[in-house]
Amino acid sequence: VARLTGVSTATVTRALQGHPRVLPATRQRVEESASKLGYRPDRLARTLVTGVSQTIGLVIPSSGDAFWGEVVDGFEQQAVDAGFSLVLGLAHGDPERERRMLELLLEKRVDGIVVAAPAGTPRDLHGLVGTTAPLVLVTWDATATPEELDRAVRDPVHEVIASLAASGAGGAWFAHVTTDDIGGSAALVRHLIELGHERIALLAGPALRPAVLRLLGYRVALEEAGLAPGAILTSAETFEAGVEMARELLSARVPPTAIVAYNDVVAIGAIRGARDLGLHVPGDVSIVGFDDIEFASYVDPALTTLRWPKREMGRLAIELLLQGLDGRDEPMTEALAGELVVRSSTAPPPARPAT
Amino acid sequence: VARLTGVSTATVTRALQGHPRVLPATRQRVEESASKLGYRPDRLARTLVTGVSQTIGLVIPSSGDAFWGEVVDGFEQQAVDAGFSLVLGLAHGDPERERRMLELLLEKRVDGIVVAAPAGTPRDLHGLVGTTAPLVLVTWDATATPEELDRAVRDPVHEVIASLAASGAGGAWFAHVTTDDIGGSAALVRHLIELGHERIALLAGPALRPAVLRLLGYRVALEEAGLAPGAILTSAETFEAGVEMARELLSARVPPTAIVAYNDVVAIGAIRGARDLGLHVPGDVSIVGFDDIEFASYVDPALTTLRWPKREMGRLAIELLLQGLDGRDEPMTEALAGELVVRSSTAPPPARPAT
DNA sequence: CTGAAAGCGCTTACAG
DNA sequence: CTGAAAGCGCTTACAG
Repeated sequence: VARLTGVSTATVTRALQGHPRVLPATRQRVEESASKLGYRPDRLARTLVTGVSQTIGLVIPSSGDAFWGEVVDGFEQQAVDAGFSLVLGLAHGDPERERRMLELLLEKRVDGIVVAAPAGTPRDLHGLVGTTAPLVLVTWDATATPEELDRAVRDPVHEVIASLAASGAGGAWFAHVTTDDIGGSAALVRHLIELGHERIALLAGPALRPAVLRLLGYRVALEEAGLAPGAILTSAETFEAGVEMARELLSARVPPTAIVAYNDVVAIGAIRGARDLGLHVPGDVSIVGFDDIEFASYVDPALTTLRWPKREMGRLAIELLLQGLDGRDEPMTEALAGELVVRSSTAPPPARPAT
Repeated sequence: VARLTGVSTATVTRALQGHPRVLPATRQRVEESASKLGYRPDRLARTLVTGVSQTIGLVIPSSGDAFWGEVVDGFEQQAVDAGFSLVLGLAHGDPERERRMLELLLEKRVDGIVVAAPAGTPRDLHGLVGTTAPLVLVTWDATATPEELDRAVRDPVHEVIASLAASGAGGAWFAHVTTDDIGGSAALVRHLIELGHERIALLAGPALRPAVLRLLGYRVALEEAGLAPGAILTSAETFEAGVEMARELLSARVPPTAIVAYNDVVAIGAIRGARDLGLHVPGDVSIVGFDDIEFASYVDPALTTLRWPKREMGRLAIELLLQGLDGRDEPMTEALAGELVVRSSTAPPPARPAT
């Protein structure tokens, strides 16, 4: 390559890498011929000898998703700033597919891996990646068993929380960034209580860990205020599920005056469900979600929701990964706080109909 | 590595690659020791000698975007099916950043590159990638000059289209997948005409190539029906722009009865703008968009729109790239047709107020 | 069918 | 400051 221009390959390397001990003159010449030849160093060859690829493997559930899309912006930003590339895989919720992706990433010698909302269990992931590369998990959707859900509904809140804390996230093998679901959920419910609501229902979403935590936060806020839990429904986390569950909830003999939906998409569905019944939001019923995806402010009424710092989550995950690459190896979990965003889907409950 | 288990590295390679001439017995032994050692072949080393990395570079404008998010699903699907990985870069509309990403991808020896809605000009991209790797462009947002826009508004439609076709996409150097903007736009307008609309306005979006094409399609359908163009507004492609432009349009002395928005997000903004004015959609004014992003069906009223085959666009782009890798090198452009999706934001125009 | 050897394009001690 | 040499982990003719 550029060797045909005077010196040895070793000198070329040193000149281009900005090694201190090269004569400015020779560096000059090397640079000239390099650009003349349109020389592009082969980073793979470099990786082979240095052992670092400056590449991070990223596996997420899906790319069409409003929530993860924004988190990915954070991943990319931070990775690029640190000089890393991202190789992307979509798991589509399939543990098998996820496993293959991870295997492939490892064979491609990525320096580290971050997986968002893993389909597999932490134990599986750890078994796969082991100590080959630092691994950080962003959000962990562990399946909640019927018993766990049941406990979360019935047992004293503080006990359930204590036992969750004691059992850990199920893996002390890697860094973990999540959201403070308990705190966020409680903030949302407190907002409704301040507005005067007393019958607050919960569309709990799928039987996964975040749903359990949000359920716990809901109970915490209700207990604080001395209120009883309202109806609690579990289901898929889709727009359609929101529509149906809202209809069901609002057709009850004594319907709730407020609904906490599992996320914004479900909440938007719930608004539609309420409308289908001829109800007005927020006049007849207040509805809130979680996430603050872009469209939460575009719907009518604009959604009151709990915003997670999505880009920050992405950034932090990469930062923890880089720390892992620097040798830091105490596992840690960071639970990021959400922010209550009050818009137009919440209002005081309707005045009691005069009996 | 696994050499410590009997044979030579060459044999290991052959055994693991499924080379025909290895004794089943030795293959057996090799596989055993490989799995015992948890051996993972180093694909970088392999790439260094074979020259193929089974990796495709992908650069898109942003990942939080509802439209590109879905297209990426198509990219990934097809790439993984063909055994390729994707390395992802976000350009954020910055030509400089895009250039650096491409440079980096090339240094990482990707086999090919696809760039969606490039920030740089085709000429720049070609200059950068040259013949190093096959390049496919998905959608090309070339800037339209004021003169071009002006021509598209005033000159005979067929002339403008002919001259656009003659000038080509500006680059015959690569494969190119786009949308049939003229046809799609005409289909949308015909739908409105069939409903009985005669005053149809256009929120043309930013002064880019797709906007010009959609404007042309709009004129085509209007001419067919012998109708005159309505108000045409150019602006950013955001929700807020939609709100404002709809207000402006609908506050006119003789407001339009239908609005064709640049895309779904703008259309959703326009619905909001109409509501702000106390107007009912679609009772007082029909509104349509382009894209059919997920939320188009979640808003109220659900949006009538022109759906682009987003996943198919992604799939096709990768397919063309793979053909390029197989030596096929005639450049080509594929314009995918959209599909009219009629939902609830369109209806016949309001009855003429009795004078 | 299998091994020895060379080589992919870089980097890094080790000598000068 | 610079060059010769070895080596990163694989693959691929070339001999047996």
